[in-house]
Amino acid sequence: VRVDEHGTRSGIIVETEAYPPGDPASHARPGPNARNGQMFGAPGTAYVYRIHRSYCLNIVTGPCRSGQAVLIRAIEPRQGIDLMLEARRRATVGRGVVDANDLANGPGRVCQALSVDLGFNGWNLLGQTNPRNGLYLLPRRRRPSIDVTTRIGISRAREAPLRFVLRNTAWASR
DNA sequence: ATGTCGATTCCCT
DNA sequence: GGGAATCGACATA
Repeated sequence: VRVDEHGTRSGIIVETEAYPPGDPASHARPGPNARNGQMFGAPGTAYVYRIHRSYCLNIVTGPCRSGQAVLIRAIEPRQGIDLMLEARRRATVGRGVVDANDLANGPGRVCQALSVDLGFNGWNLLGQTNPRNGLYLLPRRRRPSIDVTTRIGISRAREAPLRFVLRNTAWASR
């Protein structure tokens, strides 16, 4: 859930990738440093990094100092779809039109749609919700069926089955 | 100070 | 399916 002065945007996480301790593909691989420091924080902390023009949002899964996180690769938009479309258009100005079906199907697009940038690096996603400016998680009601595949866009440990996609969702990345 | 690379996206063929 | 965009972190000098 994302709340700011414009309103509330929310969605259901439908696609993730895990970057567990010891994973050669993980940013935590070299140990704590200025870039990946938040990965070694408490579970529920946001780890946000920049890749080319995009940002990617991860959730630390803890425990503290273990250096592991889950990348949010796609969400199914629920609330504030108009705001997401606006934010996506703002983020891609001068580079074509934003397809309403490509709202948040990709880790960079998730951050565009929810206006997540480096300012949320280290944010406590389990903390008190600030009604003016917030980003937080809510629990699922039921455990869904999930398909497991290999991860996308990495060069190391490509064969590891660590990508998780909600079964039959139409909102995952391609 | 300089060079390289990337957990991506978008446009073009 | 290929290449450019674009910038911060990190490694090297």
